[in-house]
Amino acid sequence: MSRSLPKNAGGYHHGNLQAALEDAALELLETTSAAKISLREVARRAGVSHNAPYHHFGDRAALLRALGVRGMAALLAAQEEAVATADGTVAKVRALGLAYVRYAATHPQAFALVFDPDYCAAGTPSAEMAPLIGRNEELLGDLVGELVQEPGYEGRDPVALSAALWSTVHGMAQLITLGHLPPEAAEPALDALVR
Amino acid sequence: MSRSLPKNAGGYHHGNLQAALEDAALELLETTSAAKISLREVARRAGVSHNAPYHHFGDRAALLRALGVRGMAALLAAQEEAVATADGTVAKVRALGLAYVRYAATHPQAFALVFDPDYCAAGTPSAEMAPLIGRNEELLGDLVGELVQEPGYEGRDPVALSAALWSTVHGMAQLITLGHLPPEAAEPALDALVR
DNA sequence: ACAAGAATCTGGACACCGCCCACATTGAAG
DNA sequence: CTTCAATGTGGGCGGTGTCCAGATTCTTGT
Repeated sequence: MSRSLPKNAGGYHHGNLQAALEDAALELLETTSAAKISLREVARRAGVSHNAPYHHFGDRAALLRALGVRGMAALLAAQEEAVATADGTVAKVRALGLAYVRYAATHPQAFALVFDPDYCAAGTPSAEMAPLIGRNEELLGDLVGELVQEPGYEGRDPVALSAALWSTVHGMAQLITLGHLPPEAAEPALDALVR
Repeated sequence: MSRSLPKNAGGYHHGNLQAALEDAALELLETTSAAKISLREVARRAGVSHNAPYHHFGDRAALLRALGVRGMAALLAAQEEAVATADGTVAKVRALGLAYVRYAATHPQAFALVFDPDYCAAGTPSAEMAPLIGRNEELLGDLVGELVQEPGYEGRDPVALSAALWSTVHGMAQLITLGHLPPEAAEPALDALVR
């Protein structure tokens, strides 16, 4: 058996353990909070010994951080898709916000992980996380840049407005996933501010 | 040695272990996230065996939940004090928001615990937590009720407005404690919406 | 005053965890 | 084909949450 591609399974060498571990962990993350995910359980799911993960991730936090990057990428993609689909600046802002909230509601554990300071600190983002955060701020920033030229929004400080919008949307996502606000509250509450 | 009050220390019986454990844990919570606080370490700090806590808290989560209640009470008190101090409805709303954000910035771990679904789920609040949440919603609800009668806010849906305000303030608190927004962003961003 | 029972605290134990070690197996590079 | 780095294995250590049995103390009924 010889293979040039780093694939597969069955032999002593797994071939693609890194991805397999992330997949297994991501599956656990659908039903379990990041804090309760154990490296050993992930290894078991991937069918390897409890020690194999250490050859791909320095420690438990590194694996969770990798999941955080995946989550952030998905969150960003959801926003970009929503913005691309909508027509008009105001509608785009609305769509971006709803996509953000929808992602959080659909993948609450992943969303929580992305913003969990124990793993994904904003102050010291990982090399893969940083550009995603940058693109997200850029996405919102550009949109708000357009918005402040629309009638009704002229002369508003775009920086303050960006911060306010992000805060509102993020808070809404958080409060809804926590159960403090009903999911139906998202749309009217957003409209109450964006108008 | 006989004592009628449930006080003190030295003997086999601690006298007030429940509170002592909460105090010790709260002290740890100033520098450590809830997820990393161990029951055994808390017991050590309180000077009792690793098993003593189980006579006062059913399990680790119960202790953390008690801390969450303390945190929520403090957060509520901060808001009430701020509202009582401010003059005028709009100013009160502003003060409430800033107090919320300030509390989060000052006690980030406690704030995170209050909104950590692993310990303080909004869906099934503890008997002590529920009334605090109720009072907080009432505080904001009453204020918004006044607000929608002020010139410039007439005819706005108070429910949607409450949800939007809470979301904004909560999101801002979260993003600032995470380091995604600079602390100075709070005031202008809030004003950008409340005006 | 005293005996009985409830409340509280202790040490021991078990399973699980993260992480470190030495060693086995494999694929690729010389 | 040999050598070597990458990847996998099992064993072990200290720490943790939780259950158990037993010791100590407080309280309460008589």
